[in-house]
Amino acid sequence: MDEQTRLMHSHTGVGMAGHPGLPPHMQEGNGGTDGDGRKQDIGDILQQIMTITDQSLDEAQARKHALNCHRMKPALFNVLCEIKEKTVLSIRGAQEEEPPDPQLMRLDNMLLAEGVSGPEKGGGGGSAAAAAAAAAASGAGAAAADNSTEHSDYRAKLTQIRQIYHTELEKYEQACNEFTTHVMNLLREQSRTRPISPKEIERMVNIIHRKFSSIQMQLKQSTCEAVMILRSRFLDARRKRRNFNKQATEILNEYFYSHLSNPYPSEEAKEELAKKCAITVAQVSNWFGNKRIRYKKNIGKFQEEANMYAARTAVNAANASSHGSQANSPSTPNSAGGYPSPCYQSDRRIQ
DNA sequence: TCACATGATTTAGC
DNA sequence: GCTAAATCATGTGA
Repeated sequence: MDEQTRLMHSHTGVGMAGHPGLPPHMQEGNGGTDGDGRKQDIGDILQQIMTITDQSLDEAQARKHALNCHRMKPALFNVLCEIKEKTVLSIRGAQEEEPPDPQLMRLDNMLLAEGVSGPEKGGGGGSAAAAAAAAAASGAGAAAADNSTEHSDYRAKLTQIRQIYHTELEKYEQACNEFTTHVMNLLREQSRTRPISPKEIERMVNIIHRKFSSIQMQLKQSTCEAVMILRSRFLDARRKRRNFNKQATEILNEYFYSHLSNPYPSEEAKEELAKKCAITVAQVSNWFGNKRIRYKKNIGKFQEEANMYAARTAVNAANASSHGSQANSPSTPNSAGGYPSPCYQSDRRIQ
């Protein structure tokens, strides 16, 4: 039996001899043989380890030093190594790399897209998505000023969210690093009295990081929710719908009813109408799209409106001819007197 | 509060 | 890319 095995047996034999709960005769060496002496030594060391945390810091430091210098320390260390070897075998394989969490990836992507995480973008922290939404929502001339005010509000709130997110993230990272360093120091300290491999320290660090990343995920989730609420509050174009002013509606209707045979304004006409109505070309297109479909669905309902605009167009035309000019209008009346027309004569007409 | 009006969005076809 | 058609969501007036 070699020294290590003997020690192992000694350890198992008196394994709990150093336990405070054991009878005194097991803890006191009864002298005589060399083996009994060693039993007592190991029992002493174990006893000291078991009670070390009950002592004051100075006392504990002194004890620790005494333990480290104890003549039996290398032998005990070997025994612990052997036990450790067996234990490690049973837990090996439980530390494979985990694939990245898909939910975390989604949250990261969203925060990046919204400009909350990642490098701060120009224009006060606004995101590409926000810019697109802002561009889509802008345009209604009368509401343009409101839009710019509200978008700056949006950017300010997004910046606020971004700042809170980064502050919290920094706090978590700092706490994580502090805790990791603390645990690593403890483990390194303990590695003087019990066998701890660098791999085990690394594993422990990974466990700590996983715990902290689950906390971080909650932070990311909350941030995403806040951004979604902000977006729907400020940038959902439908929420921003404002009826066009009366003048704009009249200009559009005038064009529509005077082009009833072909109510499809060209790009130039759309631009001119947009300019006149102080709205965007896209809004002009929307308006004509809606108007065509609604007119077609219910011609009867629009009859009166059509007559009114026909009369107005006729008056305008008469005035224009009396002044020898018909310019200054995107409209080219083609239905004077022939109102209302439920069908169109062009190739593209409402059936 | 409700029904209707209306501007915007989505989807599908060409 | 433009349009029709359907749909959504908000504005408005009784």
